[in-house]
Amino acid sequence: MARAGLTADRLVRAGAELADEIGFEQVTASELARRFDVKVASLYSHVRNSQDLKTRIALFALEEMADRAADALAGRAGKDALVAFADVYRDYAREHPGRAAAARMPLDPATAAAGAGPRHAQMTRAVLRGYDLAEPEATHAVRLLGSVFHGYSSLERAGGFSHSAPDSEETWIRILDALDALLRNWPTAHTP
Amino acid sequence: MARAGLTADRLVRAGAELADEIGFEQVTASELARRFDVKVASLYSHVRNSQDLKTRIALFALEEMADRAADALAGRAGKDALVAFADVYRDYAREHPGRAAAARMPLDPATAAAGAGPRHAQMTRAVLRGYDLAEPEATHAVRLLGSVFHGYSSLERAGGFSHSAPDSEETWIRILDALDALLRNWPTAHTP
DNA sequence: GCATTCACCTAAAGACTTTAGGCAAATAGC
DNA sequence: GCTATTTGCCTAAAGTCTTTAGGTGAATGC
Repeated sequence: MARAGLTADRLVRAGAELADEIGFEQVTASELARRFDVKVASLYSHVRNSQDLKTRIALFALEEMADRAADALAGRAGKDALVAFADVYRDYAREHPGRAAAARMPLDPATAAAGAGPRHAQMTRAVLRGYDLAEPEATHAVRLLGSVFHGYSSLERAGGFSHSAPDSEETWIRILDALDALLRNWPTAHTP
Repeated sequence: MARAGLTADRLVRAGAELADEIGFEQVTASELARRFDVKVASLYSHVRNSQDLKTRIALFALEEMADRAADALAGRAGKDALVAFADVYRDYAREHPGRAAAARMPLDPATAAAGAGPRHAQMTRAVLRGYDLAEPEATHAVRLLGSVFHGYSSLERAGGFSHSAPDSEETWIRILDALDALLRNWPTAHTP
C-alpha cells in the first residue's frame, strides 16, 4: 500500500481547510481521515487525540493571523496602523470562518502562552504606540481592542448585523473611527 | 414504572445547569438522560434532536440575560444605565459560564430573530438614549457595545486577561469609562 | 541484503445520536 | 368505575465518532 504521507502539519493544514468548508465544530478525525483516504486510527500516530488536533488548528490559525498582522503593521502608524491591524482580523474571519472559529476556541493558559497569543498582544501594543497611553491605560486599551475585534467578528459571523441597515461594512469603518477618536482622547481617570 | 415528568422546559433548564457545571460543549443528550435517570431515547419526544436541545438552551440563556438586563435598566439613565447594563452581561457570564457560552452559539437568523435577540438590541438602544446619537450612528454604537460585551466575556473566560496585571476588574471599569466618554463624544464623521 | 524503524492497517470496545415500535400509566368519555 | 385513547418512557438496533492495541509491509540504515 502506498503511504499517504501524513504528518501532524499536513493534518493541521487540512483540518484548517476543512474547518473553513464545513465549520470548525464539524472537524472530526474521521472526516479528516476520509480526506486523506486513510483509516482513522492512522491519525493517532501524528496527533494525540481529537482535542489535540483542534488545539493545533487553533494555534495554526493564531499564527497565521499574527503573520498577517505583522505584515499589515509594517511601515504604518497611528490610525493607519489601527485600521490595517483591525482589518486583518476582520478579513481573516470573513475569509477563513472556520479557522477564525478555531482561533476563538478556549485554550488552557500554558498552551495559549506558548502560541502566538503574546505576539498578538505585543502587536496591539505596537499599534497603541501611535497614541499617547501610559500604563496601565495601555493594557486596558489592548484588552478593549481585543474584545472589539474578537466580538465583532463573532457577531458578524453569527449573522447579528446582516439583513439590516446600515450594512456591516459601514459600521466597521465607523467603529474604527470611534476607536481612533477614543484612543486619541482616552479618559484620564475613572469618573464615578 | 414511575414517570420522570420530562418536559422540554425541564430538559432545557437542566441542560443549562449542566452547561454551567461541565461546559456547554459537553452537554449531551446522554448525560442529560442520566441526570433524569431516564433512557436517552425518551428525550427525543420532547426535543427534536441534540442540536435542537442546544439551541433551546441558547435561547433560554438569552432570555434570562434579557430579563436581567431589563431589570438593571429600570430607573437608570446615562452612564449609570450603561454600567448596569454592561455588568449584567459580564456578571452573567461569570456566574453562568455554560449558559453564556450557549448564548454565544451561532443561531440561524430566523431562530435568533424569534428569540430574545431583538430585545437585547432594543435595550442597548435604550441605553444610548442617554447619549446624543442620531441614526445611523446609534446603530453603529449598538453594534460596538454588543461586540465589546460579547468579546470581553469571551476573552475573559478564555483566560486572556488572567494572571497578569492590571486585573480584569479594573480593566472592565476603565473600559466602561472609556465607552461612556466615547458615546458622549462620538466622532461625527468619518476621518480618512 | 538484512535489520530496524516507521507508516498505515485491522480489530475491538466504548460513547453518543437517532429512529422504530411496544407496553403501561395517565386521562377522558360514558 | 370501566373502557378507550393518548402519552410517556422503554427496548432494540443501526450508524457515527473516538481511542487503544497489536500487526504487516514499505522505507531507511548498516
